[in-house]
Amino acid sequence: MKRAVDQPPPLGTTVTVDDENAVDGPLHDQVYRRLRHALVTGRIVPGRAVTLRGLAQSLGVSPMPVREAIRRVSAEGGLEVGANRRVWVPAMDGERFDELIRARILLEPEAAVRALPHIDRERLERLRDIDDSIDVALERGDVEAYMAGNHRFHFEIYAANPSRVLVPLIESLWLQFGPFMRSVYGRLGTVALVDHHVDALDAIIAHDADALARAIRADIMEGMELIATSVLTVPAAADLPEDRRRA
Amino acid sequence: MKRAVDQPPPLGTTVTVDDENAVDGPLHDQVYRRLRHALVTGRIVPGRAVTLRGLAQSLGVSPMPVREAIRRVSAEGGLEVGANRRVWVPAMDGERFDELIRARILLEPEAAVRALPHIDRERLERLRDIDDSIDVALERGDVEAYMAGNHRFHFEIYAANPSRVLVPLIESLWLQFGPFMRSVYGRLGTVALVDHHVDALDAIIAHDADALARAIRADIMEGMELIATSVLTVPAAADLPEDRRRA
DNA sequence: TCTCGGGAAATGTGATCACATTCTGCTGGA
DNA sequence: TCCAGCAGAATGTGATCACATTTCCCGAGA
Repeated sequence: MKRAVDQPPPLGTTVTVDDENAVDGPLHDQVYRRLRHALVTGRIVPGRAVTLRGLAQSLGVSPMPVREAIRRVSAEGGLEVGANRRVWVPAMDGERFDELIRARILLEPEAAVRALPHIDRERLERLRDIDDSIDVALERGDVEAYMAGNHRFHFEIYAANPSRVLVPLIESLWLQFGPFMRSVYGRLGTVALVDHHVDALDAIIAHDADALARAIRADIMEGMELIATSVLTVPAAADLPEDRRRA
Repeated sequence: MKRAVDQPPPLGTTVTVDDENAVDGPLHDQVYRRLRHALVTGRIVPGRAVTLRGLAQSLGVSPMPVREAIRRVSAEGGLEVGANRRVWVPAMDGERFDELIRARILLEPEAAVRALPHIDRERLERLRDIDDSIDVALERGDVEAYMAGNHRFHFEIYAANPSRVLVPLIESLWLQFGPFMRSVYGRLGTVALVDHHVDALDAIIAHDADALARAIRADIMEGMELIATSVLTVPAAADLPEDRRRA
């Protein structure tokens, strides 16, 4: 096995995206949610090919709803369709990572500040519960549970704002980050991860918009530095095979 | 006819989204591009319902590729699917407008600055041509041509950066703005529109990143003030019928 | 050991059909 | 004049099939 790291496995390999929740609504919606959750928690590695029939069989549904779910996720940047119309999880490179981080820093503090007045007591309680579950995940070294909790924490804040403008944009960014972050955590383990959400919680309780923006920003910067100090060599995007170009 | 402004017409009314270019690639891709162009140039009014079979018939294709195109556009925020799974062009309200403008101001100057080093002589020439066509459109009072040119101008800049992170985010914002701006221009005419792209062109020629960011920002702010000073009363989102809630 | 074909398998695309749900418009009654 | 109710039309969803293209796999040849 001489395959390089993060090189895609042979096509047609089954991809498991099982997810307990999300069992109502149209089938394509359920497939969409399960696929998205699998990406956000990094259950699918970058470069992995996703096929219609393969994913359909792995989920026990017909190819039809999978088609719509894949189209939807790829429109959000979570999957990439090639010139040969084949779909895979996009690979990460330095430039893309930098822009993703920049977009997160621009959008997420803004979204948090705009959501702040909408955060009521119950939501704050849920945020505390999520934060606790993150601590548990970190103690147990459960990377996947940590990533799921981290995602839920951030969007439990942003989604307090009923407007659906900033949230979908930020969701798109997380969708693109998930698989890569997982591969990073996989090399580092959870020991390097720290829970920085207490500052955000304090700012919410104090109704301090500036402090909340700073806490969110610090949380993002921290994750970025974790990458910078650990994975100095990011795979170059130049040496992709011809058929892996974007459509 | 007692229907209020921007109220959706009866379902099933055909929507024309003809577009000259874009005739290669998969059918669902062509439908996607034509649908998107129709939205960006404001050819479809907010509140207008979009049906599978209706759009398919109006484009002369089967409902299948339309289904994927609609799913893709709605994932980008250009269409909204209701709890009854029906699709329409989202209506605008004050909060949404504010967040869209804010996101544009955060993302577009950044995208322009990152694209600046990639703008070569040929692209600059294309930008000049586009700017000329905008002037022609303004003189002729052709709103649709103005909107198409304005879109092409901005993305001819942003897309110089080969990375596909910021551009899709900004595309999503324009997709949501298009129908609303058209209805605004429809009331004002093109006399209120000014071409502010010369500052951007000068900044590009001078390789001045700060000046470019300022020019883009000013262009966005200008459009916003045009709305603020003209359409003070934006339709309230509260009085939407039950079935028009987001899914 | 490596390279080049060639047949088989797998892929995405599009069309068509069936079905449950929802909307529309008319009719009846008060 | 208004409103409830019903029948018919229209809608989105999902399944299945056919087809062109691409990819994979294995063996022949150097």
